[in-house]
Amino acid sequence: MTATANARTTNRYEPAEIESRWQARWDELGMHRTDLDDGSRPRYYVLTMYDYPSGDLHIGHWFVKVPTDVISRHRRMQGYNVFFPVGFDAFGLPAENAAIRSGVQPREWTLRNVEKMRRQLRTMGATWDWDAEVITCEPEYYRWNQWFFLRFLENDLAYRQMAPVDWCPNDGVLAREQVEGADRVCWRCGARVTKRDLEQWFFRTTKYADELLDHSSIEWPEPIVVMQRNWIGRSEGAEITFAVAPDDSQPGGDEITVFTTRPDTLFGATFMVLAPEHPLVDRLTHASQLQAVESYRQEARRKSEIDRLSTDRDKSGVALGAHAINPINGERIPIWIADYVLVGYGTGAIMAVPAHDERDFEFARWAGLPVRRVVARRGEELEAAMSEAYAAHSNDEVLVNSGDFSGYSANDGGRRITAELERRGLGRPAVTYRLRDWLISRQRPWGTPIPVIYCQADPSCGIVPVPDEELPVRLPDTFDYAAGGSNPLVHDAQFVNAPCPRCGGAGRRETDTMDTFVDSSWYWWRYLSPGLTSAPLDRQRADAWCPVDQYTGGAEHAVMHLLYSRWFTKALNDMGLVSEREPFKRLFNQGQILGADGERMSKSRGNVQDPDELVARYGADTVRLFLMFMGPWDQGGPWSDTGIDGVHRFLRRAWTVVLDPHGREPGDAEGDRMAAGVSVNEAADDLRRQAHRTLQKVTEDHANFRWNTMIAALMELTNRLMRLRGTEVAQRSEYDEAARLLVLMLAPLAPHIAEELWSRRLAAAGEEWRSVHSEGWPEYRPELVAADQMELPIQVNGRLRDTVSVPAGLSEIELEQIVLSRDKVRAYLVDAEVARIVHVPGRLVNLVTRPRA
RNA sequence: GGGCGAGUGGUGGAACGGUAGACACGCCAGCCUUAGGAGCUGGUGCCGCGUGAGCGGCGUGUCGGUUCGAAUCCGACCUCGCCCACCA
Repeated sequence: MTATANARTTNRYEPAEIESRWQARWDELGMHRTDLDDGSRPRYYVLTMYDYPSGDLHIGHWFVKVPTDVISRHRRMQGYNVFFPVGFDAFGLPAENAAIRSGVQPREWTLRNVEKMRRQLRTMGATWDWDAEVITCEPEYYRWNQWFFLRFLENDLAYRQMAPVDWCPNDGVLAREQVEGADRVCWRCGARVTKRDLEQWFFRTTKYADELLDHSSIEWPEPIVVMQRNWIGRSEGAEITFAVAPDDSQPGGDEITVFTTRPDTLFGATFMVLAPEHPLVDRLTHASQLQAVESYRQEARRKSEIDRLSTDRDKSGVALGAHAINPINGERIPIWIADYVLVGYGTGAIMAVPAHDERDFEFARWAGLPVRRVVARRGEELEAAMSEAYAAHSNDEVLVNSGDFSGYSANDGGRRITAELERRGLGRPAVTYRLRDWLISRQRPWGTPIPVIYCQADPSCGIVPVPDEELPVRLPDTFDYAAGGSNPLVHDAQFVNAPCPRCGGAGRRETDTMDTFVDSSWYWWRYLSPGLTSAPLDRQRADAWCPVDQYTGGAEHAVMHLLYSRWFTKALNDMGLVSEREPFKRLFNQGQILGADGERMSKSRGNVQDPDELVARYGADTVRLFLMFMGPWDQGGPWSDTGIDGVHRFLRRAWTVVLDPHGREPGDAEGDRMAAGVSVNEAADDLRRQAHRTLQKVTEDHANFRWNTMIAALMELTNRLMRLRGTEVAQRSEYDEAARLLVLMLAPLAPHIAEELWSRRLAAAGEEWRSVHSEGWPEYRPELVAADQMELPIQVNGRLRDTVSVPAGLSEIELEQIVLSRDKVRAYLVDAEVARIVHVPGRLVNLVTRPRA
């Protein structure tokens, strides 16, 4: 059977028939299998964020994937060896929710959905290499999560620590970035989040904080770079050590270190504030304040973040009754605790400078503490009482009330104060980050088991890593959710009981599993060798293909997946496992398609648009094209299928002008006649020019992912061909060339119809079949793009007044003569004279006039 | 409160500082059809004048500025969206 033999069964455009036929044919030929070891062509790795197999693939999925497929197809035509894999992010909560609701085990539910999504994804006609597929919930995959964990443990990049964590009543422990909004709610279920103390596993993301701030070697959208920068939140300043003064409750001498970005204001520190959870609070609290302090701490502990942050922002706190010594001037200042100081940031303690910090000012006003101004503009009146903190920063500020440092500029004074403290061993320049280490522990069964065993027999064994050769630590086949709690693994004796690898005595397995963002932090390497059993990745292939050339996906992953992946890459690089330090060279964030109601698409809202219906009605090519034609790729917006008919019509017209150039519509009496006054030669020349211009435009738009204008240009070309159909021009080679280029340009966008049109053209010409998708991308001829005649707009004082057709390449003087001889122009020169003529070559002429003297 | 982005016809959207509204949807008219949710051709920013070819005015959230010329650059403001939010 040849493809062409049964291609000519009909002359009508029937997408369903064409699409299934060509998809089968491409599969049969293995056209999208990438030879990863082929080094004869330049390589190009195209990656789109893999999906969670929720089972409800919607039009939003297509909105990312279709253009990514177009990129892959276009690169192939350009001669690249393209790798475009697909996989599933298969661990995670929805599977557990389904299990609890319906009794279907997470694994079964997930794999069933994977199967369904594979089917749906195949209708798109994308060039995925399904041989490279990765499913993260399979032991062959998560085994390597465990392997990486053990390497991190060896390299001090993983550690266990008691930590206050965000706790969701439904989902257990959450990462900081999984807590959303001012209400502090769970990103998954929307429940209010509270704090709890638990022993947790962390990855040391902060080790690479500085390098993660450097995006100079990658081309990422600026908003993502900014978000990551803010998330990492580097602040420069100083650490300053205050000594505690002795009193009748304690001997003094304890040191309290604070972090400040404003060491210049040290003379203005009139009190100190510790976070309620600060470890020194117990030791320092004066006997008379014990009760007040204890009740404040309990209250702060009980209060959820929402109460602390948004209900009322009024300051609250309690004095410890102890005092500290300001290291710069020996002054005794009171020590307070207050919940506006966070235990997790900086040192969990601050020096309060109410005159120059809004929060401190508010607190001082509430507590009746003194405010002392130490920074002022040169010559500014200082006596007036302050009504708000003066936190501004400008160049003409000087220190005041600051002893020997008075008179120095704020910046210079700050440096001098820090230097003086450093000399005395009481301070030093310091940098602090908002970024915290990555909390990976999850109290859930449907994730990668953390491969450690707690030895019960011999306390000296402690936490024992599972040896590499015992990996993977497998999940049980079924979970018993009836056992209670969020994590059935805890009650699964077969899973939990394991001998200590060190002493052989009784031991308990860790029952926490890893955050699913661990899975997604390295999956692109696995695609290159999904079946490899000796290592997580094939180093040679990774070196050949990575970093990923083009990554596409949603901006919602700006500070999670996209940051963790960068961290993983740097960590693996330092451990000698990969050669690159950044995972994704170029990133593009497409916009998000919302439901017709303007809300995020979700099953529960009932606003999910299923692509299957549209594909059944219009065909995949129309749906592909429509998604790209709607608007700029980075924009998104509420879903509406208004306009899809126009795109479908376009494909039908393309079909007609390519396959039936000499036909004509019965309703068009003039159809076979040329427009008045245009010769066949001129029309043919114009057509050729337009075809090459379109090719130029389309080629440029590919470089910028500007699908909508690309398609508009193809529509214009098609409309032109339609007008010339049935005329003498349709018999000319120019028409044939334009039609041929149209099919080639259509190929990446609407692959099925392009393949069909191509095969019919080849058959008609008696040529042997070859796929349009293995043709080279055509190149436009610059000499054919230039016009020899142009419509020149004429402006008078910047307003359009006339246009005139002129030969291209006239000199300014020649143009001037033509312009000034125009009747319409002369009408404007009755009461005015020309002051100046602005020539914009190839664009327009603008006459600037002034009233006649 | 802070950061980022966006405001253009009835609709989706075009427009290196240079003819605003490409290309579509929708609508109107004509044609072709037994029929059509099919197809072809033409028209369509708003207002005014003209029988007509056409002519004029107004127009890119608001107000200013820069420029021969601004949807585009700058400043202030309004509205919407996203991100962050007591981060010292």
